[in-house]
Amino acid sequence: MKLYNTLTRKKEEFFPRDEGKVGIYVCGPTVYGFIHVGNARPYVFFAVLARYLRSMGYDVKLVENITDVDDKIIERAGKEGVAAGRLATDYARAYVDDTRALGLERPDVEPKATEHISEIIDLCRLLVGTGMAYETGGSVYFRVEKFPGYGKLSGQKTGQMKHCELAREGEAKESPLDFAVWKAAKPGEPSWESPWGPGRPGWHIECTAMSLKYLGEGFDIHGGGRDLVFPHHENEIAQAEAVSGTEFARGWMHVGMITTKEEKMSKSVGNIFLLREFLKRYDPRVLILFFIGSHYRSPLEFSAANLDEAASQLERFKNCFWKADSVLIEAGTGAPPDGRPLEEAAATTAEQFEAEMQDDINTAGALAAVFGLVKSINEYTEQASAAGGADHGLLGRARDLLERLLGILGVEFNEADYGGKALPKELLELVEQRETARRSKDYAVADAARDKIAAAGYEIRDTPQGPKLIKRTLDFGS
RNA sequence: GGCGACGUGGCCGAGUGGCUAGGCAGAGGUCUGCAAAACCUCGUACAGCGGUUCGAUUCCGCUCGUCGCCUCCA
Repeated sequence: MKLYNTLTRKKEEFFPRDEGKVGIYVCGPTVYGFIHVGNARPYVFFAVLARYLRSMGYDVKLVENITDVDDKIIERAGKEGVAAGRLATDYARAYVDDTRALGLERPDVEPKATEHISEIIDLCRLLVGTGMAYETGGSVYFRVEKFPGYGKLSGQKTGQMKHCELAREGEAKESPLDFAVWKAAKPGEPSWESPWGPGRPGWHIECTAMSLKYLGEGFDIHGGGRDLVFPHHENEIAQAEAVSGTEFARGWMHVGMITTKEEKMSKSVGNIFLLREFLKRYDPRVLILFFIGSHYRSPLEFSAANLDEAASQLERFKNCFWKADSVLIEAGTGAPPDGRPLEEAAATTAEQFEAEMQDDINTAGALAAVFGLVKSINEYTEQASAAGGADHGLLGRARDLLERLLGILGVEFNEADYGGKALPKELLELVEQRETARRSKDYAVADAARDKIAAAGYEIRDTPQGPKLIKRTLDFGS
């Protein structure tokens, strides 16, 4: 399998540090507000990556942190007049609720910065001990220019950094490039005791400390949004490697930005769409399909038209499963259609899906492969329905393959999506009424029955085997 | 100013030195009382200009345009 490594700027053959095991660390949110759909992209992508690696047989450990102490949190808490700790706890819970609603499994570990203060202080102490960091005024700063590899991830050169020119006020740093690993607390701010007095972790250090704690040095994949490359990930590398002298993470994967009106979605721009608002209106799988429809490194435009397209795709999958399962439920006495095209399509799809995923997790290509299988299943069920007979084993295998591949992509289906077997009796009675009316060509009555069925959330579809019911659209609107 | 990415048919979006991506939308057809779904048919697209090549959308250069990072940001 090939994965693009930000560090080397090329696709590289992936092999794990430890045979059969993969350790992944993803930078999660700083919890000072509700997360928006842009924040959800890395969450979804790395869940899909983990699913795929597991399907390959790897034992995957996915660690995604929650940064619950930070300047932003303190600032926001100050504005709202609540305690910073309380604010962080509330938004951390909201983050878990919102991401849980996506329907994907949780990361294996979700460490919080505030629960790893002693590890963080240890790391700071080591940095000071080696001379890579220094204390001043109760804060500890990293000496950027002393670290030879600085800039290797982002391609930034210290001499050419724009903010070289910007000296910040109130910071007694040796160099404007230096960044805080430990910040002295001002009165009223959350703080912990440390060798340098009461303070809190700087941004970056918590991720270094927690990734090393849970995955160890030289772990396999470190990821996050593209915008974290500099300075966040660059600084994480500096902190870790300044202490250990060995490679911090072997591979770096960065997910492209979600844009609205061609501009990056971010809290500072103010063009955000909250994940929880999205989920009030759409099925979570619409968002997942929207994400996986393009390559993870590409920027992606968040728009109603693009979401509607994803919703249509979800419908297409739903219809395919419904139809296949309808055929599978029936005994059928007719001769089954020629199964060879479906058999071939299943083999081709599995192969193409693998090839696309092996190539830097090309989910868009993998999705195209899946649609090929949908088409073949539809053709088969179409013919089977007309012939009144089917090879249940073959169709079942094809259907299960579809379910499995979509599952790897994070899109799961079950019969509840289209109504299941146990339909309410009133609905079946309405169907009967409509059939009776149709037979006597009383179409006004028939259509009235259909409207009632529609009002109950079901749609009627006439087939050679008679009328069937399917649960209506999965998305909630737009 | 520095670093990087990208510009594909009506739209979204993969990909490749010569061979159908796929989806959505649209047109026609099959089926249906009408629908819905599904199936069949239909679109010779690769920003522009040069170059390399038997041949480039795919490689190289330039131009134009868009975006990201260099400051908090997934």
